[in-house]
This record gives sequence, C-alpha cells and structure tokens, in this order.
Amino acid sequence: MGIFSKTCEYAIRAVFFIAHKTAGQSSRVGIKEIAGGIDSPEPFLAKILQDLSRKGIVQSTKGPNGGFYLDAASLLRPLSDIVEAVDGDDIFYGCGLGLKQCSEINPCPLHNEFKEIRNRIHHLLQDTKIGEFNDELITGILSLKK
Amino acid sequence: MGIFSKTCEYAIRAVFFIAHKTAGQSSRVGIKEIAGGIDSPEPFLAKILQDLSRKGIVQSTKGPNGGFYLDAASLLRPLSDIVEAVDGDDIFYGCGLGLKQCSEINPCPLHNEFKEIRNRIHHLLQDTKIGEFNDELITGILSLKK
DNA sequence: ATAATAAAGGATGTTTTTATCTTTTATTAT
DNA sequence: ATAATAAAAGATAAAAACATCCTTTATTAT
Repeated sequence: MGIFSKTCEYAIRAVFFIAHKTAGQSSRVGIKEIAGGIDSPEPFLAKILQDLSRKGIVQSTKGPNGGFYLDAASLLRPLSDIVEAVDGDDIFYGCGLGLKQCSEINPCPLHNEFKEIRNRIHHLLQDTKIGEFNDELITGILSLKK
Repeated sequence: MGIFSKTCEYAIRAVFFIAHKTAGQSSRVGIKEIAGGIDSPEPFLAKILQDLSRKGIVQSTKGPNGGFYLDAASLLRPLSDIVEAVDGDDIFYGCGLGLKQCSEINPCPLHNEFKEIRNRIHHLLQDTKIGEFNDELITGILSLKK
C-alpha cells in the first residue's frame, strides 16, 4: 500500500502524460497512447479519465482526432486537485491511526507528528502544478513508466 | 485511504493498548478488552494479534488469566516493526506514483519530494517506541478510541 | 448523409482487504 | 483427571478496490 490508491497513482501519471503530450500544441492524445505511456491497464484508465473529465480536471473530445488534453487553466492546477478528486482529502486531514475523533483536544499518540507529515504532503501537492514537469518529461529526464 | 492499511491502524492501536495495560505488572489483557479499548472488530483484531504474536511483536499465553502482553524488550521496539510486519516497507521505500523502477537515475516527477516525506515517516516510526506513551494513555491525555 | 473514430456510459467480473464464525490447542484452577 | 478459559488455527463471508467488456453518443472526414 502506498500513499495513494492505485487509481490515484494512475490518475496522476496519466494527467502528467496528457500534459506533456498536449501542452501548447492544440492536439489530443488517445486513451491507448496514454495507457501505453504510463504502463496502466487501458480500460481501467479509461474509467479514471472519464471521471476526471466529468470533474473538469482533464478535457476531452470524442470522434476522429479526439482524445484527452489540458487547457491552459488545467495546466496550472495543483496536483492536490487530482488527489482530492480521486482519493478524497483523508490523506491531508485524516488521523494516522484511523481515529474519527482524533483532534488537538483528543489526540492519538501520533497526532502532532502526523499532522506535520500530512501538512507537508498537502503543501507539496498544492505547490506542484500539473504542467510543471513537461520539459523534463519530453527530454526524458523524468519517467512515468513502470 | 490513510497512510496505513486498516489492519495496520488496528495493530498499532492494539499494541499501544496492550503496552499501557500490561507494562510492569505481569498481567495479561484479553482480546475482548483490547477490542473494546480501541474500538475494533473483535474477531478481526484476533487475527491481527495472532499474526503479531507469531512474528514475536506481542507475547501471549492461552488459558485462564491468559491474554496478550509485552515483555521488556518488546516495549522498546520501534513502531516501524509493527508497520513492517503488517504493511511491509512500501511506505518507507516505495515510489509515490507506484513505479517499480523509480530511482535516483530513473526518477518519477515527485521522486525527491516523496523521498523526503517517506524518510520522515520512516524516522518518526523508528524513533517512536511501543511503550513510549503508556503514562499519557493511563492518564487519558492520549486516546486510542474512535 | 454516411462511415469511421474515440470517449462516455453501463454492466459485469476478479482480486484484495476487511470481517466473522467454528473448531482446536494450550493453560489454569478445581 | 476434569472443567473452564483464552488464544491459535482454519474455513467462510462481505465489502471495497481493481479491472474488463459491450453499447451508446458525439465528432470528424468523406
């Protein structure tokens, strides 16, 4: 088990992939190419992108030359938008030991330590923009496969 | 989805509970009391403790006056031992985006940022000992329920 | 208009995680 | 020895996550 669900891992990788493939050039990229580009099961990823599209995080058009893309505004959105859309905000606000009532006044043993870690994750994802890695992905410095 | 699996959340809370109930006094605490004390499903927790017992992280004896307890050495073990036993070490070493080949020479876009976060989690859990919160748990400053 | 294309939508299947129940084994007190 | 107790072990079940397949809808090119 990682920090994110598998669904969310695929989602983030897919959005990065769409971003670097379509940023600037008014082009689209199809589900097949995306799935191949991030090593994910195609039909499962289709469902994930369908959901992200409904939620306005990615854009899409049907038909020939259709596919997924990201408009200028989407490229500037923080990664946290993807995570919240897919996994919710538990990773940012939930108790590390799973206690519903855990809080400042009723803390679990790890409350303060985990608060810092969760905050750090939250800030990292808020400060990182979807379009931020396009250059490095194009040049191959960064990887989205396997 | 939290940082840990539900199984692991229950495991940590249960071990904390056993620790503060039995530390010092050569007493034992039964599965029923533990499950009640940490708000967990009793039969599921029984399986978890059975596993932790096999792995030597908690001690147990059967029969009347039997139950679970922690010896002196166990009380000094780090929390990371519980997490590794239950969830494995993915949380410490795995790629945030789920990439098997992610590494320094083939990094995903979030590699360095996540490395720091994972390290921080790792160090926190290595530096925190199982018996560390007994006093606060007895006095009720800290909570393991709901 | 028509055929081809590609995502959207809906139904379904599989695997893993979470949870329960029943029987067995070890220990203790009588 | 026997009965009572409590964890261990094994089998089973329910829920959630992960994954696939088939049909429909929107778009484009001819």
